[in-house]
Amino acid sequence: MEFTHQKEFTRLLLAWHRKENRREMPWKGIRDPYRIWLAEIILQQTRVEQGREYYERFVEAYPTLADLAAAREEEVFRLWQGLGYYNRCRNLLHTARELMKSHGGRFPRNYKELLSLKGIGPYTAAAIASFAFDLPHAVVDGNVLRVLSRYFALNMPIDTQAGKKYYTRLANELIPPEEPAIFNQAIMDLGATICKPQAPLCRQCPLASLCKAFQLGKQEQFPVKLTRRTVRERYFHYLVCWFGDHTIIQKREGKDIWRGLYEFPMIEKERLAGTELLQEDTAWKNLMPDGSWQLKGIVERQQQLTHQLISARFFYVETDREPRVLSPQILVHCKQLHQYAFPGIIVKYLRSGQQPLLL
DNA sequence: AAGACGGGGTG
DNA sequence: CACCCAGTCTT
Repeated sequence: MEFTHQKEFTRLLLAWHRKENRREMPWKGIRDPYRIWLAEIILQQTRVEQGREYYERFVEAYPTLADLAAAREEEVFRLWQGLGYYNRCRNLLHTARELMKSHGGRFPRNYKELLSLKGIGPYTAAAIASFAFDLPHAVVDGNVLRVLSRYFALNMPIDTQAGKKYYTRLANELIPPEEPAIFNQAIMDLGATICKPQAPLCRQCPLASLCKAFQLGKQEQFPVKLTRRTVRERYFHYLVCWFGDHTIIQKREGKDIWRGLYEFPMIEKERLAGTELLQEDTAWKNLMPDGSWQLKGIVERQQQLTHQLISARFFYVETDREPRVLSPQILVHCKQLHQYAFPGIIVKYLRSGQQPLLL
């Protein structure tokens, strides 16, 4: 690959990093592979500011890999609650245990083996390899794709297999083998603070004079993308059943959203439904087989996910008779609710005070 | 190659 | 509201 001002890219980037980059983060500059890995998993598709607190809490709760590996899954999920992409959490714990069991409690010191671990893809493997072990692997995240596509005004779409390969190869040509960690850190910081997705600060950019997109006045035209996405609408009906100060919850299983989190017994319909319709549902009948239940209120909420719009109705019902709880449902005291991780829409419902028992 | 997977910030 | 974030896994 040959592009104009290729050498200058790295030189200007590193000069900026040393003189002007003031971005501070708790994990910046550390060499402990465990903490680097932890930070990188937390930061996958997550803004630094959003992930920062979670990182602090995880390091506090689990200072070492062994501590994390020994933790209970419920507890780890509770700590992860609210961060999203919960498979990251499942894989985090899985890999921690895998490393303790089969790798002597240490991270492998090469890219390929890192890549084979669950939850570690090309980005994270390169991040650990470079930051912890000074290996010359370029990270390629959203920042890097944006910075490179703009600086060289590249029309190769970033959201294809070919594009990914193309930008990875380019980044690996630009990275100086003697200081890969510095380069990786610098290019991501530049992308996050100056070469931002919208309204980039080209006036402050140390690379602007050589940036092809800037010269063309087309900064916002890059990076090029191919795919568009559609939003699916879904309608959830939660049965919030109270027996005194106990209620029924269950863990979400299967391949759907929020796997591993807890929720109230739920009925999904094609559209928002009322009690007349829901009473016909098996889930409702199993839970409330007789007339001992009293409907106290209905609350409606929405949650916008990236690819789905969830509309939810919470049916708040009470009973005097001890309910029949069949596995996997469990009966929990209201004061135990905080031990479980719930989707945001349920957390907000519980905190809203529109039903009497709070988290 | 295309979808699925969260929650929150930004313009 | 659309877009995007220190991406990865499944189908």
